[in-house]
Amino acid sequence: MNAPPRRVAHLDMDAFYASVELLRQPQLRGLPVVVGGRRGSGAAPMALRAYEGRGVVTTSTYEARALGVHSGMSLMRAARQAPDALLLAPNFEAYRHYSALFKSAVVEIAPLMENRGIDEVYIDLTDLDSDSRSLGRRLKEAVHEATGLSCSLGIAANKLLAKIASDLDKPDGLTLLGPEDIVRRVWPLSVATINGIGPKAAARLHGLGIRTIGELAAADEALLDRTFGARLALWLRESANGVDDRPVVTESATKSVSRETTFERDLDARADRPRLSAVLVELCERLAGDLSRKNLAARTIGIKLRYADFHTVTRDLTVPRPVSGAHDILAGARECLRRVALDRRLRLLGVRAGSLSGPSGAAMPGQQAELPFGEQDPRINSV
DNA sequence: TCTGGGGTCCTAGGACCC
DNA sequence: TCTGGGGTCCTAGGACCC
Repeated sequence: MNAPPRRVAHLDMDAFYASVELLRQPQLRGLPVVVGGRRGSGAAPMALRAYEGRGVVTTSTYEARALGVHSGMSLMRAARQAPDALLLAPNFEAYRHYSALFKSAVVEIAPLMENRGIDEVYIDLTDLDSDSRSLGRRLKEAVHEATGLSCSLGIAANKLLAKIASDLDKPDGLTLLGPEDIVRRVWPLSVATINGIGPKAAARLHGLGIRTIGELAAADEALLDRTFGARLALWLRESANGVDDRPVVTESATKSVSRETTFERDLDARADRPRLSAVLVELCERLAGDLSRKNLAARTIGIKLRYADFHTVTRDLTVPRPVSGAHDILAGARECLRRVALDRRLRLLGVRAGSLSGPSGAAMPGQQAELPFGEQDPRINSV
Protein backbone atom coordinates (compact mmCIF):
# COMPACT_ATOMS: atom_id res chain seq x y z
CA MET A 1 0.00 0.00 0.00
CA ASN A 2 3.04 2.27 0.00
CA ALA A 3 2.83 5.10 -2.51
CA PRO A 4 5.58 4.96 -5.13
CA PRO A 5 8.46 7.34 -4.42
CA ARG A 6 7.84 10.73 -5.96
CA ARG A 7 10.11 12.72 -8.24
CA VAL A 8 9.63 16.46 -8.01
CA ALA A 9 11.53 19.20 -9.79
CA HIS A 10 11.88 22.83 -8.80
CA LEU A 11 12.74 25.15 -11.68
CA ASP A 12 13.94 28.65 -10.91
CA MET A 13 14.72 31.16 -13.66
CA ASP A 14 18.14 32.80 -13.13
CA ALA A 15 17.96 36.50 -12.17
CA PHE A 16 14.74 36.55 -14.14
CA TYR A 17 13.81 40.23 -14.57
CA ALA A 18 17.40 41.27 -15.15
CA SER A 19 17.96 38.44 -17.63
CA VAL A 20 14.88 39.45 -19.63
CA GLU A 21 16.21 43.02 -19.76
CA LEU A 22 19.56 41.74 -21.06
CA LEU A 23 17.76 39.85 -23.84
CA ARG A 24 16.22 43.12 -24.91
CA GLN A 25 19.39 45.16 -24.36
CA PRO A 26 22.27 42.76 -25.03
CA GLN A 27 24.81 45.60 -25.06
CA LEU A 28 24.44 45.68 -21.25
CA ARG A 29 25.66 42.11 -20.86
CA GLY A 30 28.56 41.74 -18.45
CA LEU A 31 27.72 45.00 -16.63
CA PRO A 32 26.29 45.28 -13.13
CA VAL A 33 22.59 45.86 -13.82
CA VAL A 34 19.79 46.36 -11.34
CA VAL A 35 16.04 46.25 -12.01
CA GLY A 36 13.80 48.18 -9.67
CA GLY A 37 12.55 51.59 -8.70
CA ARG A 38 9.35 53.43 -9.35
CA ARG A 39 9.95 54.86 -12.80
CA GLY A 40 7.65 53.73 -15.59
CA SER A 41 8.53 50.84 -17.89
CA GLY A 42 9.61 53.21 -20.68
CA ALA A 43 12.30 54.91 -18.62
CA ALA A 44 15.87 54.83 -19.98
CA PRO A 45 18.71 53.13 -18.10
CA MET A 46 20.42 55.43 -15.60
CA ALA A 47 23.35 55.24 -13.22
CA LEU A 48 22.21 53.94 -9.87
CA ARG A 49 23.89 56.91 -8.13
CA ALA A 50 21.50 59.33 -9.83
CA TYR A 51 18.33 57.66 -8.52
CA GLU A 52 16.27 59.57 -6.00
CA GLY A 53 13.26 58.45 -4.07
CA ARG A 54 11.85 55.34 -2.50
CA GLY A 55 12.16 51.90 -3.99
CA VAL A 56 13.96 48.59 -3.69
CA VAL A 57 16.04 46.31 -5.86
CA THR A 58 13.75 43.79 -7.53
CA THR A 59 16.47 41.79 -9.29
CA SER A 60 20.17 42.27 -9.91
CA THR A 61 22.52 40.57 -12.35
CA TYR A 62 25.24 38.33 -10.95
CA GLU A 63 27.75 41.12 -11.71
CA ALA A 64 25.74 43.47 -9.47
CA ARG A 65 25.41 40.80 -6.78
CA ALA A 66 29.18 40.51 -6.75
CA LEU A 67 29.20 44.19 -5.72
CA GLY A 68 26.87 43.45 -2.81
CA VAL A 69 23.56 44.45 -4.38
CA HIS A 70 20.73 42.04 -3.61
CA SER A 71 16.96 41.79 -4.00
CA GLY A 72 14.97 43.72 -1.44
CA MET A 73 17.76 46.19 -0.71
CA SER A 74 16.71 49.84 -0.84
CA LEU A 75 17.93 51.55 -3.99
CA MET A 76 19.58 54.27 -1.92
CA ARG A 77 21.66 51.67 -0.15
CA ALA A 78 22.34 49.84 -3.41
CA ALA A 79 23.56 53.13 -4.89
CA ARG A 80 26.10 53.45 -2.09
CA GLN A 81 27.26 49.87 -2.74
CA ALA A 82 27.46 50.19 -6.50
CA PRO A 83 27.02 53.77 -7.68
CA ASP A 84 28.01 52.94 -11.26
CA ALA A 85 25.62 50.03 -11.68
CA LEU A 86 22.88 50.60 -14.22
CA LEU A 87 19.32 50.90 -13.02
CA LEU A 88 16.55 49.69 -15.32
CA ALA A 89 12.85 50.31 -14.71
CA PRO A 90 10.83 47.10 -14.43
CA ASN A 91 8.74 46.03 -17.39
CA PHE A 92 6.22 43.56 -16.04
CA GLU A 93 4.51 42.99 -19.35
CA ALA A 94 7.73 41.62 -20.78
CA TYR A 95 8.31 39.44 -17.72
CA ARG A 96 4.80 38.00 -17.94
CA HIS A 97 5.42 37.26 -21.61
CA TYR A 98 8.64 35.36 -20.97
CA SER A 99 7.05 33.66 -17.97
CA ALA A 100 4.29 32.28 -20.19
CA LEU A 101 6.89 31.15 -22.74
CA PHE A 102 8.99 29.16 -20.29
CA LYS A 103 5.97 27.62 -18.60
CA SER A 104 4.53 26.46 -21.93
CA ALA A 105 7.85 24.84 -22.72
CA VAL A 106 7.83 23.00 -19.38
CA VAL A 107 4.25 21.77 -19.76
CA GLU A 108 5.08 20.33 -23.20
CA ILE A 109 7.46 17.94 -21.48
CA ALA A 110 5.84 17.52 -18.06
CA PRO A 111 2.18 18.52 -17.74
CA LEU A 112 1.95 18.42 -13.94
CA MET A 113 3.30 21.90 -13.20
CA GLU A 114 2.60 24.14 -10.23
CA ASN A 115 3.01 27.90 -10.59
CA ARG A 116 5.00 29.55 -7.82
CA GLY A 117 5.00 33.09 -9.05
CA ILE A 118 6.34 34.56 -12.24
CA ASP A 119 9.75 32.88 -12.33
CA GLU A 120 9.41 29.54 -10.51
CA VAL A 121 7.53 26.28 -10.91
CA TYR A 122 7.36 22.87 -9.32
CA ILE A 123 7.01 19.92 -11.67
CA ASP A 124 5.88 16.40 -10.82
CA LEU A 125 8.08 13.98 -12.78
CA THR A 126 6.93 10.81 -11.02
CA ASP A 127 4.99 9.37 -13.95
CA LEU A 128 7.49 10.23 -16.68
CA ASP A 129 9.70 7.55 -18.15
CA SER A 130 13.21 8.95 -18.53
CA ASP A 131 15.77 9.15 -15.79
CA SER A 132 15.92 12.37 -13.79
CA ARG A 133 19.11 13.73 -15.26
CA SER A 134 17.88 13.37 -18.85
CA LEU A 135 14.57 14.95 -17.92
CA GLY A 136 16.36 17.80 -16.21
CA ARG A 137 18.53 18.44 -19.25
CA ARG A 138 15.53 18.35 -21.56
CA LEU A 139 13.63 20.81 -19.41
CA LYS A 140 16.54 23.23 -19.27
CA GLU A 141 17.10 23.00 -23.01
CA ALA A 142 13.41 23.52 -23.75
CA VAL A 143 13.29 26.60 -21.51
CA HIS A 144 16.39 28.02 -23.16
CA GLU A 145 15.04 27.26 -26.62
CA ALA A 146 11.74 29.00 -25.85
CA THR A 147 13.16 32.07 -24.13
CA GLY A 148 16.91 32.37 -24.58
CA LEU A 149 17.14 32.29 -20.78
CA SER A 150 18.83 29.94 -18.33
CA CYS A 151 17.32 28.38 -15.25
CA SER A 152 18.43 26.31 -12.29
CA LEU A 153 16.76 22.99 -11.67
CA GLY A 154 16.63 20.73 -8.65
CA ILE A 155 15.15 17.22 -8.63
CA ALA A 156 14.35 15.32 -5.44
CA ALA A 157 11.68 13.28 -3.69
CA ASN A 158 9.54 16.28 -2.71
CA LYS A 159 9.08 20.02 -3.09
CA LEU A 160 11.09 20.95 -0.01
CA LEU A 161 14.19 19.11 -1.20
CA ALA A 162 13.75 20.06 -4.86
CA LYS A 163 13.68 23.73 -3.85
CA ILE A 164 16.84 23.34 -1.79
CA ALA A 165 18.46 21.43 -4.67
CA SER A 166 17.72 24.08 -7.29
CA ASP A 167 19.55 26.61 -5.13
CA LEU A 168 22.69 24.52 -4.67
CA ASP A 169 24.18 25.27 -8.09
CA LYS A 170 23.16 28.64 -9.50
CA PRO A 171 23.01 29.89 -12.15
CA ASP A 172 22.30 27.33 -14.87
CA GLY A 173 22.52 24.38 -12.49
CA LEU A 174 21.04 20.91 -12.52
CA THR A 175 21.13 19.21 -9.12
CA LEU A 176 19.77 15.81 -8.21
CA LEU A 177 19.32 15.23 -4.50
CA GLY A 178 18.67 11.69 -3.28
CA PRO A 179 17.79 10.53 0.22
CA GLU A 180 21.41 9.52 0.69
CA ASP A 181 22.49 13.15 0.08
CA ILE A 182 20.51 14.69 2.94
CA VAL A 183 23.07 14.26 5.68
CA ARG A 184 26.02 15.36 3.57
CA ARG A 185 24.51 18.14 1.47
CA VAL A 186 21.44 19.40 3.34
CA TRP A 187 22.29 19.15 7.01
CA PRO A 188 25.23 21.61 6.84
CA LEU A 189 22.95 24.33 5.39
CA SER A 190 21.47 27.15 7.44
CA VAL A 191 17.96 26.57 8.83
CA ALA A 192 16.92 29.67 6.85
CA THR A 193 17.43 27.62 3.67
CA ILE A 194 14.17 25.82 4.42
CA ASN A 195 11.29 27.39 2.54
CA GLY A 196 8.99 28.61 5.31
CA ILE A 197 11.66 29.50 7.86
CA GLY A 198 11.95 33.26 7.59
CA PRO A 199 13.86 35.84 9.62
CA LYS A 200 11.69 35.47 12.75
CA ALA A 201 11.78 31.70 13.00
CA ALA A 202 15.49 31.64 12.13
CA ALA A 203 16.22 34.13 14.92
CA ARG A 204 14.29 32.05 17.45
CA LEU A 205 16.15 28.94 16.37
CA HIS A 206 19.45 30.77 16.68
CA GLY A 207 18.37 31.72 20.19
CA LEU A 208 18.21 27.99 20.95
CA GLY A 209 21.68 27.48 19.52
CA ILE A 210 20.27 25.87 16.37
CA ARG A 211 21.84 27.22 13.19
CA THR A 212 22.02 24.35 10.70
CA ILE A 213 19.40 21.95 9.42
CA GLY A 214 21.38 19.09 10.94
CA GLU A 215 21.24 20.77 14.35
CA LEU A 216 17.50 21.20 13.88
CA ALA A 217 17.13 17.49 13.08
CA ALA A 218 18.99 16.64 16.27
CA ALA A 219 17.19 19.19 18.46
CA ASP A 220 15.35 18.16 21.60
CA GLU A 221 11.70 17.50 20.72
CA ALA A 222 10.31 18.87 23.96
CA LEU A 223 12.33 22.06 23.54
CA LEU A 224 10.97 22.63 20.03
CA ASP A 225 7.43 21.86 21.21
CA ARG A 226 7.70 24.40 24.02
CA THR A 227 9.21 27.07 21.82
CA PHE A 228 7.12 26.74 18.67
CA GLY A 229 4.02 24.79 19.64
CA ALA A 230 3.39 21.16 18.70
CA ARG A 231 2.25 21.83 15.16
CA LEU A 232 5.08 24.08 14.05
CA ALA A 233 7.62 21.94 15.91
CA LEU A 234 6.48 18.84 14.02
CA TRP A 235 6.80 20.67 10.71
CA LEU A 236 10.31 21.87 11.64
CA ARG A 237 11.46 18.37 12.56
CA GLU A 238 10.01 16.81 9.43
CA SER A 239 11.54 19.50 7.24
CA ALA A 240 14.95 19.02 8.83
CA ASN A 241 14.70 15.32 7.97
CA GLY A 242 13.68 16.01 4.38
CA VAL A 243 10.07 14.90 4.90
CA ASP A 244 7.43 16.82 2.91
CA ASP A 245 4.15 15.34 1.61
CA ARG A 246 2.76 18.44 -0.10
CA PRO A 247 1.50 17.54 -3.57
CA VAL A 248 2.30 19.43 -6.76
CA VAL A 249 -0.89 21.46 -7.28
CA THR A 250 -1.60 22.24 -10.92
CA GLU A 251 -4.42 24.72 -10.48
CA SER A 252 -5.75 26.91 -7.71
CA ALA A 253 -8.37 29.63 -7.50
CA THR A 254 -7.40 33.23 -6.77
CA LYS A 255 -8.19 34.01 -3.12
CA SER A 256 -7.67 37.74 -3.10
CA VAL A 257 -6.67 40.63 -5.32
CA SER A 258 -5.11 43.83 -4.09
CA ARG A 259 -3.56 47.13 -5.10
CA GLU A 260 -1.35 49.26 -2.93
CA THR A 261 1.05 52.15 -3.26
CA THR A 262 3.84 53.65 -1.22
CA PHE A 263 3.88 57.43 -1.42
CA GLU A 264 6.96 59.24 -2.61
CA ARG A 265 6.80 61.17 0.68
CA ASP A 266 4.72 60.43 3.77
CA LEU A 267 1.30 62.07 3.63
CA ASP A 268 -0.71 63.81 6.32
CA ALA A 269 -4.30 62.66 6.59
CA ARG A 270 -5.57 66.21 7.00
CA ALA A 271 -3.24 68.40 4.99
CA ASP A 272 -2.95 65.92 2.11
CA ARG A 273 -6.54 64.81 2.15
CA PRO A 274 -7.24 65.60 -1.54
CA ARG A 275 -4.16 63.68 -2.61
CA LEU A 276 -5.07 60.69 -0.41
CA SER A 277 -8.61 60.70 -1.68
CA ALA A 278 -7.45 60.73 -5.30
CA VAL A 279 -5.05 57.83 -4.61
CA LEU A 280 -7.83 55.84 -2.95
CA VAL A 281 -10.13 56.34 -5.93
CA GLU A 282 -7.40 55.29 -8.33
CA LEU A 283 -6.57 52.15 -6.33
CA CYS A 284 -10.25 51.18 -6.27
CA GLU A 285 -10.54 51.73 -10.01
CA ARG A 286 -7.49 49.60 -10.72
CA LEU A 287 -8.78 46.89 -8.39
CA ALA A 288 -12.15 46.95 -10.14
CA GLY A 289 -10.31 46.58 -13.43
CA ASP A 290 -8.43 43.55 -12.09
CA LEU A 291 -11.65 41.93 -10.86
CA SER A 292 -13.37 42.60 -14.15
CA ARG A 293 -10.50 41.11 -16.20
CA LYS A 294 -10.55 38.01 -14.00
CA ASN A 295 -14.34 37.90 -13.99
CA LEU A 296 -14.47 37.91 -10.20
CA ALA A 297 -16.53 39.59 -7.50
CA ALA A 298 -15.67 40.11 -3.84
CA ARG A 299 -17.60 39.74 -0.62
CA THR A 300 -14.83 41.25 1.48
CA ILE A 301 -13.31 44.68 0.90
CA GLY A 302 -10.25 45.62 2.91
CA ILE A 303 -7.82 48.46 3.29
CA LYS A 304 -4.23 48.57 4.43
CA LEU A 305 -2.45 51.55 5.93
CA ARG A 306 1.21 51.83 6.70
CA TYR A 307 2.24 54.67 8.97
CA ALA A 308 5.51 56.56 8.66
CA ASP A 309 7.01 54.35 11.39
CA PHE A 310 6.18 51.29 9.22
CA HIS A 311 3.51 50.07 11.62
CA THR A 312 0.77 48.53 9.47
CA VAL A 313 -2.94 48.12 10.09
CA THR A 314 -5.72 46.49 8.08
CA ARG A 315 -9.49 46.71 8.21
CA ASP A 316 -11.99 44.39 6.53
CA LEU A 317 -15.63 44.74 5.67
CA THR A 318 -17.86 41.89 4.54
CA VAL A 319 -20.68 43.05 2.30
CA PRO A 320 -23.98 41.19 1.92
CA ARG A 321 -23.59 40.57 -1.80
CA PRO A 322 -20.49 40.21 -3.99
CA VAL A 323 -19.29 43.49 -5.51
CA SER A 324 -16.89 44.20 -8.35
CA GLY A 325 -17.38 47.81 -9.42
CA ALA A 326 -15.11 50.70 -8.46
CA HIS A 327 -18.00 52.57 -6.84
CA ASP A 328 -18.88 49.70 -4.48
CA ILE A 329 -15.24 48.99 -3.68
CA LEU A 330 -14.70 52.65 -2.88
CA ALA A 331 -17.73 52.71 -0.60
CA GLY A 332 -16.44 49.67 1.29
CA ALA A 333 -12.92 51.09 1.53
CA ARG A 334 -14.23 54.39 2.91
CA GLU A 335 -16.23 52.52 5.53
CA CYS A 336 -13.07 50.69 6.57
CA LEU A 337 -11.09 53.93 6.69
CA ARG A 338 -13.47 55.33 9.29
CA ARG A 339 -12.28 52.65 11.68
CA VAL A 340 -8.58 53.57 11.69
CA ALA A 341 -6.65 56.35 13.36
CA LEU A 342 -5.59 58.99 10.87
CA ASP A 343 -3.50 60.99 13.31
CA ARG A 344 -0.08 60.04 12.03
CA ARG A 345 1.64 60.45 8.69
CA LEU A 346 0.95 57.72 6.18
CA ARG A 347 3.46 55.91 4.04
CA LEU A 348 1.25 53.44 2.18
CA LEU A 349 -2.35 52.94 1.24
CA GLY A 350 -3.82 49.73 -0.17
CA VAL A 351 -7.16 48.21 -1.11
CA ARG A 352 -7.95 44.51 -1.18
CA ALA A 353 -10.77 42.31 -2.45
CA GLY A 354 -11.27 38.92 -0.81
CA SER A 355 -13.81 36.11 -0.46
CA LEU A 356 -13.88 35.97 -4.25
CA SER A 357 -16.43 34.29 -6.44
CA GLY A 358 -17.69 34.49 -10.00
CA PRO A 359 -19.79 37.63 -10.58
CA SER A 360 -23.00 35.69 -10.05
CA GLY A 361 -21.79 34.71 -6.60
CA ALA A 362 -21.01 31.17 -7.73
CA ALA A 363 -18.12 29.48 -5.98
CA MET A 364 -16.05 29.30 -9.15
CA PRO A 365 -15.38 32.01 -11.70
CA GLY A 366 -16.53 31.54 -15.26
CA GLN A 367 -20.15 32.63 -15.54
CA GLN A 368 -21.04 36.10 -16.73
CA ALA A 369 -24.38 37.17 -15.30
CA GLU A 370 -24.53 40.97 -15.35
CA LEU A 371 -26.32 41.80 -12.12
CA PRO A 372 -26.35 45.16 -10.36
CA PHE A 373 -24.27 43.93 -7.43
CA GLY A 374 -24.35 46.10 -4.37
CA GLU A 375 -26.67 48.62 -5.96
CA GLN A 376 -29.52 47.78 -3.58
CA ASP A 377 -27.28 47.28 -0.61
CA PRO A 378 -28.31 49.88 1.99
CA ARG A 379 -25.00 49.58 3.76
CA ILE A 380 -23.16 50.57 0.61
CA ASN A 381 -25.55 53.25 -0.53
CA SER A 382 -25.60 54.92 2.85
CA VAL A 383 -21.89 55.69 2.65
C1' DT B 1 17.16 59.56 2.72
C1' DC B 2 16.53 52.11 5.50
C1' DT B 3 12.42 48.75 4.20
C1' DG B 4 7.96 47.66 -3.19
C1' DG B 5 3.91 45.22 -4.55
C1' DG B 6 1.23 41.18 -4.92
C1' DG B 7 0.04 37.18 -2.84
C1' DT B 8 -0.91 32.73 0.74
C1' DC B 9 -1.58 30.64 5.08
C1' DC B 10 -2.11 30.52 10.11
C1' DT B 11 -3.83 32.01 14.63
C1' DA B 12 -6.97 33.78 17.80
C1' DG B 13 -10.95 35.93 19.77
C1' DG B 14 -15.79 37.22 19.62
C1' DA B 15 -20.46 36.70 17.69
C1' DC B 16 -23.92 33.70 16.85
C1' DC B 17 -26.39 29.36 16.28
C1' DC B 18 -27.66 24.64 17.56
C1' DT C 1 -29.71 31.49 36.22
C1' DC C 2 -25.77 28.91 35.14
C1' DT C 3 -23.36 25.63 32.55
C1' DG C 4 -21.54 22.81 28.28
C1' DG C 5 -19.54 21.90 23.45
C1' DG C 6 -19.19 22.30 18.47
C1' DG C 7 -19.31 24.76 14.16
C1' DT C 8 -19.11 28.76 11.19
C1' DC C 9 -18.39 33.50 10.10
C1' DC C 10 -15.98 37.74 10.70
C1' DT C 11 -12.04 40.54 11.83
C1' DA C 12 -7.01 41.75 12.75
C1' DG C 13 -2.48 40.76 12.75
C1' DG C 14 1.69 38.37 11.57
C1' DA C 15 4.98 35.40 9.12
C1' DC C 16 6.46 34.22 4.92
C1' DC C 17 7.23 33.89 -0.23
C1' DC C 18 8.34 35.64 -5.04
